[in-house]
Amino acid sequence: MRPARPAAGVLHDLVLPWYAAHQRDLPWRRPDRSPWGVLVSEVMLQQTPVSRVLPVWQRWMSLWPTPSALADAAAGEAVREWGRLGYPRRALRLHAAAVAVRDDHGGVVPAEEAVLRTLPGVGDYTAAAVAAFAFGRRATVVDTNVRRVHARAVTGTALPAPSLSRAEVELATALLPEDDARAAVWNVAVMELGALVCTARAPRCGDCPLATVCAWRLAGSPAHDGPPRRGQAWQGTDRQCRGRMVQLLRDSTEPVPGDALRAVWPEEAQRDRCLDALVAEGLVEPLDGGLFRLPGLAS
DNA sequence: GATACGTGGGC
DNA sequence: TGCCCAAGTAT
Repeated sequence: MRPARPAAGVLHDLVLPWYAAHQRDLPWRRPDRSPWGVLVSEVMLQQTPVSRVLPVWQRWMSLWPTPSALADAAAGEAVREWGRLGYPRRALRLHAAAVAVRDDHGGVVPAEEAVLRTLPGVGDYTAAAVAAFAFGRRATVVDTNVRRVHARAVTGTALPAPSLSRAEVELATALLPEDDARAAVWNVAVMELGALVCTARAPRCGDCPLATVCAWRLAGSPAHDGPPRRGQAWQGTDRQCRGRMVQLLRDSTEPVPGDALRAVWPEEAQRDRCLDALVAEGLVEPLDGGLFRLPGLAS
């Protein structure tokens, strides 16, 4: 027979003390961090490991300690300082979000989830995370870590489905402590558990505070049965081509001739299509004389 | 809802 | 050695 799902209170009493003892000391969690710092961290952490975010976040905070400071800089500076974090459009959107905060919200990062959600690059997850972590609000934060912990501990499956379901959001909401401050800690605690212990590849169940109540463990840790997860192709893709072009511009102080930009990719049609797309998206700015640069930089 | 979107490290 | 994965968003 199937093991009973652990009650919310039981999960709270196991996970919250674990988090108090094992949480990482991350700069965007310190008492002196600002809501802006939290927002920047959340966008940087989208699909990106903590270890790679740390130095870039520190640099951004020193350059642009407030939304207005970033808004007053060129978008291309944001892309340049993004470095090799990946998905550089996030830098562009963070810059656009800073402009929106400066122009529409008095330079103050909004605390309401619904308002945060209107900022460029801020989706359901990031809006909830900023409301919870920067402002202590009782928000339902569902990221890939939370989904995996819930899938195992509560639902009893090895991995969550490819896409977020309504049932998962309802489960996460049902598990949220009533108290605002406690709810905010619960959110980050479950994420931390997923990041450090209940990992995707090789979960460290021996160190898990939920091992005795985990539905997946109690069912014998059955293997993932759903469709195999599709890896992302890389060699020869537009993404690889775009990555090379943006990297060249990022590493160049001066505007780059179109010939030099096109030289990073052998196939004409694909290369031209990628460059056009980068320009259309605002990641690359065309200048007179067949030159290109990151957007908005003085030259 | 499926797909595009970067990058590098770990197993 | 590759394959898988990392605090998602926008279209």
